Amino acid sequence: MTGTATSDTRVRLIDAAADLIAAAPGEDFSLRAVCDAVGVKMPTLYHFFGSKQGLIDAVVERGFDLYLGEKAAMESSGDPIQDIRAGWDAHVAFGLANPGFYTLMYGKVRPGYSPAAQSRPSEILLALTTRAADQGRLVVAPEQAAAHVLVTNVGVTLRQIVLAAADPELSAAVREGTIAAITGTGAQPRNPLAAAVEIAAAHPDVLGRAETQLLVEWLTKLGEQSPAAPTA
Amino acid sequence: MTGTATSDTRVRLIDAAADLIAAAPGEDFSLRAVCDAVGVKMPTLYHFFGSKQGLIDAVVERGFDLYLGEKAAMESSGDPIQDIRAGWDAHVAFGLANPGFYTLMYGKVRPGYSPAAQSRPSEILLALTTRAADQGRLVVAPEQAAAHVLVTNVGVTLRQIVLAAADPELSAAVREGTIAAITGTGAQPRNPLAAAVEIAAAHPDVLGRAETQLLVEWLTKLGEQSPAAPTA
DNA sequence: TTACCGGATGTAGCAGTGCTATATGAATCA
DNA sequence: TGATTCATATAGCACTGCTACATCCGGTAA
Repeated sequence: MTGTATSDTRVRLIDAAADLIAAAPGEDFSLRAVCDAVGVKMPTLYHFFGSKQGLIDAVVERGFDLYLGEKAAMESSGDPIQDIRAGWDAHVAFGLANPGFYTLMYGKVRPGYSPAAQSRPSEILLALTTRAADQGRLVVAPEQAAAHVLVTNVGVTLRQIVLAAADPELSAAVREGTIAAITGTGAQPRNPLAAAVEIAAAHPDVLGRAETQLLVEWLTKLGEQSPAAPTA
Repeated sequence: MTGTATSDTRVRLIDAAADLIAAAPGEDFSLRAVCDAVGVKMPTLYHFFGSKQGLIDAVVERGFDLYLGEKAAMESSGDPIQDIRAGWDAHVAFGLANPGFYTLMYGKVRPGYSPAAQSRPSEILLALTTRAADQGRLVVAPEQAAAHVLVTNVGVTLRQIVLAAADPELSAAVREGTIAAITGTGAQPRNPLAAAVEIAAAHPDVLGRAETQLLVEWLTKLGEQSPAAPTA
């Protein structure tokens, strides 16, 4: 508790574990290897963390500290949507730079449990979407918008980690697609016939399936043969 | 090779492993537990699969077989975008129904490696985006569109698995956001349905008088009852 | 028939794992 | 000083993935 030299061993154990995890992200690691790296025996580790999961939790906590530290260093642009963009990119960058930490923080897929510390950045995101909603710039509830952003942001980050290759183009595309979805600001205005096709296809229950299919067929034919509506 | 009763043990081992994995998705499982369930000793398992990873690979392969089996049972609507929607929902449904299989298929985050069988459904998706692109309905390359859909689809599925709760609203929101992003059909400054009505009415010769009239009727109904029809 | 051979399975045991009961040194405090 | 508490070590348990070796059993060839 006092943070004197006694807790130094604890910190060194966490660091050693983080190093081992970073050396093989997603893989398992040995507690004995951690202890050897620190020059200590297993009961010492168990004295501090109680279990392997306890050590992992401590590493995860440290990961979120690191992540939030970077996040805190960013200054707000004043525009919540712009801040969401910056937060998105920071999230992806952190994941690619620290795949060991990131896979523990967001990459463990065990039904029913996710690290409690996930709520910390999630609340920051929710604050941003709430501000955006207050400014009337969202077409969905701030909670839904935050969930939407989180899901796609994590998804695109994990994908880049498993592919072992940064894909800024994909990240940007998904980011803008997500922002467009929650703000309702689509891309450029485009062929209204094509847009009508999408609307009809998105709601096949309104007209019925057969009618919708025929409608789509007609609209497509209209788009091909009508000089007023060139297909882009 | 002959597929006689000899290979029955192999299949039963895979089934037993799949059951154990399904019982604790994302968790590790013991080879001895698999052997006990089948009533066989470890060397038998190693005779067939060579290693634990070999068994896991076989289970993953079986998972993709199952998934593609369900996918093959779906009939195409004729509209590639609509097929992408159906494929999206099928993907999420499979993941939620088979979290054990799914976490092995798409939930393992190890940099540099992902199951080779992932390419099978990916190619189906790419075929759909390619068809959509041929119809001039995409604003990005088919490969990028497929990557975008895959990333968000997997992301939203994994999220629902870790939350241990289906969230059809979130899935639909991300799905439509993704489709809007690749088709370029976001919210329009002007109602595209109304614009489509004008175009159709201006070219009654393309479809014929009766069809055009019916088309206009449908588009109007769609505009009245579709909640996604942009109003602002 | 007899001998053989290869695939399938069992016995026994390796090294390594997470974890723990117990003990010892050192520091703190009454 | 004596007592208590924290940090660390020794030793070992139960379990893991994995494997060298031996055994059975069915088909094939002489």
